[in-house]
Amino acid sequence: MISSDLLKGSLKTIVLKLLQEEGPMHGYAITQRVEELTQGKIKLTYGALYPILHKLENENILVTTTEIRSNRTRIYYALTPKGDSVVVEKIRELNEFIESMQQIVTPKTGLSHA
Amino acid sequence: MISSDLLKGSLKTIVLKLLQEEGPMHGYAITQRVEELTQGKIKLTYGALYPILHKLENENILVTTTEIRSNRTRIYYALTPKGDSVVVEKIRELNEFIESMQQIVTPKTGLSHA
DNA sequence: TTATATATTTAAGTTTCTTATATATTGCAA
DNA sequence: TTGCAATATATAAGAAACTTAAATATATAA
Repeated sequence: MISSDLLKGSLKTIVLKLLQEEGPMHGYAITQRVEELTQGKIKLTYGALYPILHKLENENILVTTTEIRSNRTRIYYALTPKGDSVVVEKIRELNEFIESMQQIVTPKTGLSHA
Repeated sequence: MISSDLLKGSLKTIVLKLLQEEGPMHGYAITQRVEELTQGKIKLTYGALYPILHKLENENILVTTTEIRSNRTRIYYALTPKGDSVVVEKIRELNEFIESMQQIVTPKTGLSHA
């Protein structure tokens, strides 16, 4: 399990990318899939996930469709066109961030320390 | 400039790794060096940096030595033995985090979507 | 019938960071 | 010689993001 400190700020990116990759999903399935993809290293808590989903819906980045399957409600979240472009931007930022972190963690010998 | 959201939780790791790589530094120099290493993409604010340094000192992860150079005070921060092992752990966590994020961002075709 | 898994919600609290402000010296340019 | 940029540190107030905890309800396997 990864220290939640590092995860702060990246949950939104995780959720959006997952929806881009796998199409509409409901909240519970998102937590399961993230855990599966990361071999249990990243676990989304419901207290974090659902407020994020609600917020993204309010911002017109996600839309919902409700499915009632044998008396159990599932709320599927899908990217809007606006959401599609937000994902692209978020992924660009994430790659830039990872690159920058690696520049600090694995310093290039080429850079002078002067 | 990277969205500060992604940076949340990683500032401590950045500071500690930098001190490991470059030896004792004072706060102002840390901000300059991080900016330099990341081509301006990561900028530490003083409001974030100094409280982190104070906290790490209280936790016995850093020790300070004060230098007065032509009436200007510089407080150098250096890793303690405890700090050395904290850095190792933080870097391990960071690598795990980056790996996990890449698993989401760049899904392996080998993993079933079932 | 009881525990576990599925499925969502939200309030209260903590941590972490941003923004703003304060202080003080040095050095360069106008 | 005045004023601005750079150097150098400190901290309070507030916002944002997350954790923890508690609530609700159904399905299913033991």
